[in-house]
Amino acid sequence: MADLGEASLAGRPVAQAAGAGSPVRIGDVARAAEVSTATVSRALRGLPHVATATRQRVLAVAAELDYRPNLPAARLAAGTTNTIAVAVPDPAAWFNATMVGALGREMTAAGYDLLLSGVASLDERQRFIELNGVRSGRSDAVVLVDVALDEAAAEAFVAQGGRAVSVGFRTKALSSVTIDNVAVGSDATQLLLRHGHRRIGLLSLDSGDSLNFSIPAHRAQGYEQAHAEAGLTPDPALRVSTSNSWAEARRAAHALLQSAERPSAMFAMCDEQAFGIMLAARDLELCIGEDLSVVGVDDHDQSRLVGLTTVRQHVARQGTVAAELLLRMLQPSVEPPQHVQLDTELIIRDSVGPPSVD
Amino acid sequence: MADLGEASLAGRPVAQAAGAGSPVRIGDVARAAEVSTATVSRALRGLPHVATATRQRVLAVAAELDYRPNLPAARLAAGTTNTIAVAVPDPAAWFNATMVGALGREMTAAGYDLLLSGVASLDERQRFIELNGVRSGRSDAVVLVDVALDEAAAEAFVAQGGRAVSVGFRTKALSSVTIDNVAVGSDATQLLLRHGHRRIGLLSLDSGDSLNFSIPAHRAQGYEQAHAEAGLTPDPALRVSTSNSWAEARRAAHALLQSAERPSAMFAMCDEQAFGIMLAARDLELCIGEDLSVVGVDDHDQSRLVGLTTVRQHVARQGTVAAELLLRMLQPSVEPPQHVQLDTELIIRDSVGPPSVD
DNA sequence: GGTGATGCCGCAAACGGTTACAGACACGCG
DNA sequence: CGCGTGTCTGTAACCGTTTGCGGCATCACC
Repeated sequence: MADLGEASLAGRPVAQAAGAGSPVRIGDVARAAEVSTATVSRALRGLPHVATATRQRVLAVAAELDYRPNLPAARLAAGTTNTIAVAVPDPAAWFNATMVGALGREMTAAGYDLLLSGVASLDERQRFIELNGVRSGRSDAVVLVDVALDEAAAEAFVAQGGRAVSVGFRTKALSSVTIDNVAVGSDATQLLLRHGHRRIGLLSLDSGDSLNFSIPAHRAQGYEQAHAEAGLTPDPALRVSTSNSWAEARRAAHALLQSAERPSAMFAMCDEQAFGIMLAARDLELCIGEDLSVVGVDDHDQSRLVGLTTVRQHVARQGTVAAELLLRMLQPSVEPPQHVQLDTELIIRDSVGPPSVD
Repeated sequence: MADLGEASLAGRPVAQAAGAGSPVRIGDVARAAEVSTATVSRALRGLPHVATATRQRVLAVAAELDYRPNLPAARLAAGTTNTIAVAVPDPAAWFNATMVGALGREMTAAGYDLLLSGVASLDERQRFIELNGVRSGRSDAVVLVDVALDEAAAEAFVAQGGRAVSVGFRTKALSSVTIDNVAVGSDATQLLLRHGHRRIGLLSLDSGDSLNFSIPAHRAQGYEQAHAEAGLTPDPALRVSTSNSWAEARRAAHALLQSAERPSAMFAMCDEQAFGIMLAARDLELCIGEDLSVVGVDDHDQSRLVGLTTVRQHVARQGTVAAELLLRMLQPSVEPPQHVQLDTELIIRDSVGPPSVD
């Protein structure tokens, strides 16, 4: 065999650092190392049942030939993907971006790829689920951030062998990481009530095609609850809702703040909305913390800069926790779904003060 | 054959809407529709050479059986991936998040998946390139945002048949979308000089393991150049650099602003850094726009809120342009690399004024 | 020096699709 | 009526790995 080498050099191209068309396959490595493809496969992946000398040789040859296994093929054969699919309504929104960032860091470290999908409507959600169910062999698991599934859909998904963790909403069948959104709403509202506010506006979130209606609903519930505990009922006229862009929030707040009996304080579903309110207040020359108090949710990177009082949730933490849940879930042993609820924290800054006397 | 059905019913599970273990394969559809797998494949993908009646039947059966093709298998066979891999230093940074968001929207619409990798160090960059070269069959193309390659590496990459577009830096061999960073630095600095500032601090960016050193370097060059045109030489003591987190920028600015001859104005590499400077100024009870002028780069969502003067670059636009370049590049016809340079725009807000007299 | 255990290794069959190629059939035309 | 033409469909060979199973040395041990 070996001495045929020189003779055949003339005939074959012998690959070796060729240009564009040199797909080195496992067979080439096997031939060059004078072993079978099975052995190459085992050697390269560090599996047992390979003599150390052989392994060394294979490794050397593979490096020499600059061999890269073809992933789709490996995945097909092994029936695994080492990929997790992430669905998120708007990848550019602050919460989502930092959440996915943290998740990605963990999962990459664990050897997984992240397949990112923007999922802004129910149709897209449906397509995402279909595309990324286990059945497609496209991903090992799915993480849904703020893309809710109803109980039935979730159960159907896991019944087919799907693995998923949800962030932001909770379903029996899926592992989840959430916060207590009723408490969030109630904490924020109580703070404002304590300061003496009686007309508190609520800037709610209409999450596109209501992908996850529960978050704003729960926070609104906290808002109602805090009022109830104080023996008050909020004026429904003080309630509006927009997307989470500051531009829309600004428009909505602008309108609300010009109304006859304008609120003396506002509670927004997220800091980005709160920023919009602050802009609207500036337009109307209302001084934040005096003429108008504002509290948001998230503790966005920029909230500190603008002195926004907010209910902090640990966003990156939610990403790492989601990653932990995923990794646990990807192990062969089946465990019941885990539900983690992280706590939140009221961060007091300058945007809240007593109502100004008119 | 068919009449064996009843006899074998007892023995086999017969699948059909079973629970977890029902991977419907193309063969099942073929059998049920009484055609070959080849026809099913053609029918499902809308290829020609299928009679309309047959196609209808196949479609119906596939829907009935809830068939989902196995992607890795299809990809292996077809030799394509319909996936593009994105490398980005920090997926959570504002620029990157909105850029990737826009890119993702376009590519998803065109039927591609986005594989996202955080690539923070040179090692990781190397690994990313190796993993996502064409040779791995993992992605059809790669987009590098702020992850620079030198000419040699880029050429090697395309020589192997790799396709890539780069965002933020320009290399001969790769299609790119960039802005004129020298102009950015010069515009910002000129504005400050026009206002009469003579001690202008430069908050530069040390991009981790210098994944893309050229951006801060070019902006600094613009800064120097503007000084030179005004017959001035900037004091090297006024130059510091940090990562793009506002927290670090704040610390650095804090130190600089307490120094003996503090700058009367500062130019930061990005708005996030500028926010940090504004926080530091607030700590020291310096009034922005009076005691200290600040200009950033990006026009971050929150810049308007805090009145930050900045050099706007159209971030989402860069994403869509990158997508266009990608799609063009993915067509069979080979074209030379395209280089798109988008323009920037000075946005004047309140954070810049004349230097205060001490 | 047999014998059983042990450790390496290769053969070949998957994995689940795609697609070149060729066969079958219907149709139109001379 | 025969033959070419065109349309539809099936057969079977791939795509590049992984992996169950069996063979074959080698070694320890009696």
